Amino acid sequence: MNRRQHKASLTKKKISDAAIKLFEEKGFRNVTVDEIVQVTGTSKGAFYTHFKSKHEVFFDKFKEIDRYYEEVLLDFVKEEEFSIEKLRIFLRLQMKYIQEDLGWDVTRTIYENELDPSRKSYFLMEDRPLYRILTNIFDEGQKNGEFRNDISTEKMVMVCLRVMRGILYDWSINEGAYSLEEEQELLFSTMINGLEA
Amino acid sequence: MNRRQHKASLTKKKISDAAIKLFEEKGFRNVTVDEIVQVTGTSKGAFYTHFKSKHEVFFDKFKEIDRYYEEVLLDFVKEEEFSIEKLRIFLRLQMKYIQEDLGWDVTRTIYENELDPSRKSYFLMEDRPLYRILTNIFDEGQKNGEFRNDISTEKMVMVCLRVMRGILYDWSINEGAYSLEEEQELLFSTMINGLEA
DNA sequence: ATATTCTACAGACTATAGTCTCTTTGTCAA
DNA sequence: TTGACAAAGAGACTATAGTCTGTAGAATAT
Repeated sequence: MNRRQHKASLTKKKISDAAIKLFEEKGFRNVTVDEIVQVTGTSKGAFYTHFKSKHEVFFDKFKEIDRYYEEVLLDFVKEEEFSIEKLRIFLRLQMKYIQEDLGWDVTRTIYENELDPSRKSYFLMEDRPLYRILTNIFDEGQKNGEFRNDISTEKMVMVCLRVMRGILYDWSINEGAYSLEEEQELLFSTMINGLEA
Repeated sequence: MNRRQHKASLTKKKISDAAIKLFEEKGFRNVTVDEIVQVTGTSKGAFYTHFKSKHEVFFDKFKEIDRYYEEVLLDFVKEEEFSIEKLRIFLRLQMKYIQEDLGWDVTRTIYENELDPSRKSYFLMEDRPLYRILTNIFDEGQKNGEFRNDISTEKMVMVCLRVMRGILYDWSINEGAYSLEEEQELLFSTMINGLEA
């Protein structure tokens, strides 16, 4: 990385840090790009060379989510004997993390971004770690007879993803008004119930 | 209704009709309010006296959805002996209707609107016919022992709504790329499985 | 060392949803 | 009938995300 690239990456980080801080303080919608640009002493040009949109500032946050799933949550899950328990715990911790560390405004913003066809989708990237994690769990659980055998792993992953999206979307439109950690239990246990062998 | 109100309602209808037609032709995001105003020969002032936002033009469409659920779908369901079958058929027909009559762009637009905290939410209106319909089905099914008795009807309705939102959100971000009518089957049957007594 | 090219950035500009103010005209009370 | 009021509408204006164009100076080639 030469001097120029280095300086550029500093600018990107400066913008990103300031933006995320402002979003946390005032909420995503109440922060303007002009404001971000102003407090960082940069410019529209700088902002949009580093980010495709105001939403995209979250992209790093998003990669962070997946890293957290892989590095932290998988550890908690590893020791469990049964795949069903792995799944249950993974989902609970995931919801807890989203509630406590991301918060509903970030979640809402990410969910909103996905609905805009002109913007890059993170949910539809096929190689998301989340998908691998779920695939592994279902695969293993199906092999040792815990999950139904009449449905492919892919389909079970799809079911699981849609249920997750359902509760996270619902939580977002409710502006985080209920405890995700508590409410997830019934929903996911119903789903797991329906997927058990 | 006096002459003035009559004329006003004509204007509203003119705007609404033209807008929906344009949305169908070009997609919601590719139609501007200026364009709607121009083709109807009205003005911004007229538009915004009748609609709180561009999204709100769908409000009527939304009421139409619920009317359809109540008037058409309930008829198909009435004859069924088992509540579980009623639920299954209702959900299938609902998805079929959304796929064929509304389309993913309208669905996406409605789902997007809900994510904006500054706008009126339709999903959170407690007296939506949809909620009554689901409550009735679960209530009846619980009484005759088809559904689990350890969960309240309200909670089962919540589970069902979240699953519905999950698949519709997912279908929206996929830009309607798969058949809702086909894909709903596995998801809802899994859920019903988990709710059966 | 000099010329050339490229890239990060500045900031003016555009597109568009939504607001504000002013005007017109129907309604209603006296 | 007339005067006050209100509501529907016209259209200028604002706020803000995103685009476009030009430039300085760093990298690179000769």
